[in-house]
Amino acid sequence: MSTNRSIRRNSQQRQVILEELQRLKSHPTAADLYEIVRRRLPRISLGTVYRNLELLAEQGTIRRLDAGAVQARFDGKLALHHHIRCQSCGSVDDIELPPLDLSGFIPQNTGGYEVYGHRLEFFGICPQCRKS
Amino acid sequence: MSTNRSIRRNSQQRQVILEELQRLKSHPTAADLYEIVRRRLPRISLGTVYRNLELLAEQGTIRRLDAGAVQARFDGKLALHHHIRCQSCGSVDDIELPPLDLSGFIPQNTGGYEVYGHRLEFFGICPQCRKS
DNA sequence: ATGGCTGCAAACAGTTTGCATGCCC
DNA sequence: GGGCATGCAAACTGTTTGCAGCCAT
Repeated sequence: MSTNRSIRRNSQQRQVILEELQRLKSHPTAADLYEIVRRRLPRISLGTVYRNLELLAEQGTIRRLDAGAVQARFDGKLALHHHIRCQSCGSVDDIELPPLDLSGFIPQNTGGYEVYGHRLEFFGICPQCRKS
Repeated sequence: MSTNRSIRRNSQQRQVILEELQRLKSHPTAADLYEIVRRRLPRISLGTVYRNLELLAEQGTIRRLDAGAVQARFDGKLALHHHIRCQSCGSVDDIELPPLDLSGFIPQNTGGYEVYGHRLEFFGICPQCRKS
């Protein structure tokens, strides 16, 4: 969430990490990517992969999925409702939506998946964090 | 993901955890709930909270948010698209959707949040896991 | 030459698990 | 009384970070 204002250098490592991620059609974890990048840069460290993924996501060059889901959260309310997550502090609240029927949007090509359901989640900045 | 087939007992701890979670309108982490439950059961352990939340979610009594998001995953493709996650192995793939305009579904009551966007994610079982 | 970046390893945070004991059925 | 569940602590997994040296600018 912190913005790095320093001037960026174009390191070998960062370039290769980005190249390999963009080449893939999958959505690798940092460890996956580490193994792949290691074939080209055998001395790279996992820490460097993490640092660069963080940096690239921050500047918008790549996307991090599951953003902000550092800890598991639990909901005692089973009735259908949606959530909004604060990108700054990670808190989660219920959100009111107009009646929303996504059943017409069942995916056409599931890539062989058996689809059980979906989750629609919003993200933004919560009242507390907006103040600062 | 494993299914526990043994007969369930109705422990004090499990009851209190469920009661407190259902009473809350928020979406606490395991640690949050541990602190709350501890006020009624001072000798409860964090491990017990985790075990029971897992168990309650498995039997469908509560919901776990961010299910299966154990590791961060990264995407080199910035163009708008949606994902499907395998509930069994955690893998993530792109999914094809018909044109989907959610702009009409901007939340009415955001609870003071400044809304930046949303994420629509599907979940199911991937081809590999379906075989087993 | 400067200072951002790296490799390495230790530290951290969240979660899981092994074990002896406790307690619900 | 039997065996699921607990408390405790250690182990694990994923991620972050401090540091000394390296390398792009």
